[in-house]
Amino acid sequence: MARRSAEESRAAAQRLALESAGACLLFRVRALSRTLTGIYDEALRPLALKPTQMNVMTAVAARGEGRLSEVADMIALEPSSLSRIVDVMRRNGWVETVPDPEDERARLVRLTASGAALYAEAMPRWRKAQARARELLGEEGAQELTALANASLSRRAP
Amino acid sequence: MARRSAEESRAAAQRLALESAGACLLFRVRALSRTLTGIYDEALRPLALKPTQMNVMTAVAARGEGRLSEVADMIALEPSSLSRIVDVMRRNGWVETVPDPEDERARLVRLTASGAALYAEAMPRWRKAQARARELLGEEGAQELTALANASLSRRAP
DNA sequence: GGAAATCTATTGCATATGCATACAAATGCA
DNA sequence: TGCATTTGTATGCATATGCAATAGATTTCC
Repeated sequence: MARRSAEESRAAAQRLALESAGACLLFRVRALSRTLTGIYDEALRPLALKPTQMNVMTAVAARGEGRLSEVADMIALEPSSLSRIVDVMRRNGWVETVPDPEDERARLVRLTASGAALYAEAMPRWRKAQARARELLGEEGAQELTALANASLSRRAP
Repeated sequence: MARRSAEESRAAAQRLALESAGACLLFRVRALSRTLTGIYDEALRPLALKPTQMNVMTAVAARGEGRLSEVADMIALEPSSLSRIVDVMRRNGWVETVPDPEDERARLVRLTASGAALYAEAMPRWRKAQARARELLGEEGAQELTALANASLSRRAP
């Protein structure tokens, strides 16, 4: 079989690409994620709070005081990712971690007073962003997205 | 007004958090995005090809030869992000960039022969991942997601 | 024709994430 | 009891992204 020229290879790739372009579900969900991230990020920017950090704060605040691994489970994030996100939040003085008296390996994380205050300040902004996102997706779209994510989230733990 | 103790602040934050936990659309779409990313990433891992790179390859392959800014528009990515993604792909020998003869500022990007070959090899794997993703979301869910992302993508350019 | 605005790409800075590894602590089982 | 396994975190390594600022080229508009 003769070696293909670069032009021939590219032409073949182009046929494949045209067939699949725009169909990729991952591409779509990522584009959507970037768009929504921009909406929330813009709303939270005056507080220097990132969307991810807001999500972590919500989980930590709702939990009251919990292990890192518990929080990671709540938000379906890898422990290694959460570990570093919490690092930043700790540097910012928004959360503090203390050793878990029941397990020397574990650390409990909770909001500091300053973190709780920031969270209270962030909520109205989050609500605005949420409203904008809902407007972009449409009421039905928002519900569909929620349902889709639920399916994905509940599929954890075999 | 008396200063709140950290406990009081946390309790207030907890009330706010419980009210909103699980409702955040951004959190949902991100969790979904991470899940799908994992599916495609696993399928492409034997080729050392990342999902994002696959998306870029598809756009570049479909375009044939185009400016970075055109490709960035196609996939709704910031030029600065694309610039670095293309860097990596160039280092890997999958794409090459040449100056645009019609505009000294611009650079044209295209697949190399090696990149086109890799792309051809990646497509069956992509199809498998796509099938798994479709299975996870359900046929309807996949269509809804596509529609949602379309709304987000088409909202570009005022 | 030339200054000002615009466009194209890149880089600095900061986060976000995942996988593989490393380690320490806790648990289970022989 | 003692060792193997599991579990909870943290780190190394690599990529992914966005915003702001920059450099250079082009276009626009006096």
